[in-house]
Amino acid sequence: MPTRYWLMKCEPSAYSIDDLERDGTASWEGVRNYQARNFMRDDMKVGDGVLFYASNGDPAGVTGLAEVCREAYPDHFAFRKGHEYFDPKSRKENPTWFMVDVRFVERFRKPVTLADLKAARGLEKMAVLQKGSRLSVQPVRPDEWEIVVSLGRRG
DNA sequence: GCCAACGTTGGC
DNA sequence: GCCAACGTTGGC
Repeated sequence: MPTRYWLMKCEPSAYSIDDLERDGTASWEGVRNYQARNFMRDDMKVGDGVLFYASNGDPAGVTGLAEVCREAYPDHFAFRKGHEYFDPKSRKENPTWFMVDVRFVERFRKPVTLADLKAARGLEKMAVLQKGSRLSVQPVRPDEWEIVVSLGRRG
């Protein structure tokens, strides 16, 4: 199975690429969307590439790269009553929500902004650019990955 | 802060 | 199973 690529969104006020660079690794808890969960639980493998996307950023865009370093395990924050990620539907015996861990790889010198992505040839079909797309975990095609990485490493 | 687009919930 | 109401996301 060749390496797969993903885009994962996070608001920079919650967690940024700088935080990930400082911490080295991070758990990706709090995903509460079934499609996004399925990608994490069923498809993400150790070593997969991750475009770290700052949503609601200033501006929004890809700020760097990470890689999956631990495959899906139950999001235990869902069990914690009173926690912002608590979900009474999720049981320890049969968890609803899962998370992965990611490791810092690279911080882009300049973020690849949404405008950059929209302007780039070859990214027209990228999920994050589709109208109304809100998925916080999305697959990325290898050719899209190459384009975004080369944009991130430019000048 | 606004608001459009989306996902989920719940009454029927 | 339908669909209106509601809450959330995320660009601007």
